[in-house]
Amino acid sequence: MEVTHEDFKKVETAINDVKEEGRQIRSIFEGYSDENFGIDWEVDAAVDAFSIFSSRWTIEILATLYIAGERRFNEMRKLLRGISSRTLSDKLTKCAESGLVERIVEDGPPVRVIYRLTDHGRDAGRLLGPLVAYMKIHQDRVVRHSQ
Amino acid sequence: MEVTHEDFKKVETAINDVKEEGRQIRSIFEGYSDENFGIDWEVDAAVDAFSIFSSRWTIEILATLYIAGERRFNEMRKLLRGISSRTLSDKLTKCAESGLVERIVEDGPPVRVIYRLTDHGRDAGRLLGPLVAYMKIHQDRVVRHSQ
DNA sequence: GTATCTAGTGTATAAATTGCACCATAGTGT
DNA sequence: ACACTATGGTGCAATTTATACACTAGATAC
Repeated sequence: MEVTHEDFKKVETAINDVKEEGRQIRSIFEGYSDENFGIDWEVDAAVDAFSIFSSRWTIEILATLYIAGERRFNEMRKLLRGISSRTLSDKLTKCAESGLVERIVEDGPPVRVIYRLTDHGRDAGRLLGPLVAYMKIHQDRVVRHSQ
Repeated sequence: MEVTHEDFKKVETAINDVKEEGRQIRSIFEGYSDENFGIDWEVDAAVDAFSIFSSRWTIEILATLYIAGERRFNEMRKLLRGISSRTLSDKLTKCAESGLVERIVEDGPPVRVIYRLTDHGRDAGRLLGPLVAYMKIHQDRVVRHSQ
């Protein structure tokens, strides 16, 4: 996808700002490193923080709902090409249990079910956004308009 | 882990700034939505961008090297409590292949191997940092110092 | 000779994921 | 009446991925 010089620059700047915030956060936490809360604790906490994202499809489901807004079951299945309905069903249940996603049933028939990010899920999506943008640029999927 | 009011506020502010950058990036990309680069393309691109992270342990390895700095094989195994040496070996190979991690062999004996983030890996780590911090606060693993 | 340190590999087992058929419910078409 | 559509899933066998744990190699120390 080609974007204007101006927009490319805006995105680049935003990504660089986020890198800087990341650096700052790291530097603050480093100051608390002691015998109780050392590297081991930090790594543990990070692994724990990611435990919900670190199995296949969860992070993709989050990104999909963040990008596409609320969607129904079969719409998601279509967007996430390659996921089986079984896995999608299981993962959505997990996402709902962990408070990232809300499941809204609309009476039918046919009964329709809408999945939507909770505030927590939307926050996570926004925090993930800069990384996605960075990877898109890194993989040349987003390029500066030639000329 | 308890942090001072001041540091807690700094981290909170950084996280909120990142959310705002995420919102801005989203809003820029939304402007390019058309028949060629619609929701489908965006979701595809996001799934693709995450493909390296979306199997177990890859994101944890990245976070570990980001937090702990360069480490040797058995040090990482100790930090990532629960990973098998087989899986760690396979995942490190994948991370190296995808350019996130650098494998540096120091002549022995015994031969020592150091794993270190590449610039690309460090960028990804920094971009991931705010999300990790947000999750740590959300899970009350990082709290404001009482009083 | 035996033990120790390093960074892994081999392999059987367990867990996660997929593919595909299938279910219930109600509406529409012929 | 009968088939076909659409909805959101389940059930289950097969495949892929991860784990546990024994084991390797090369060199030094005891």
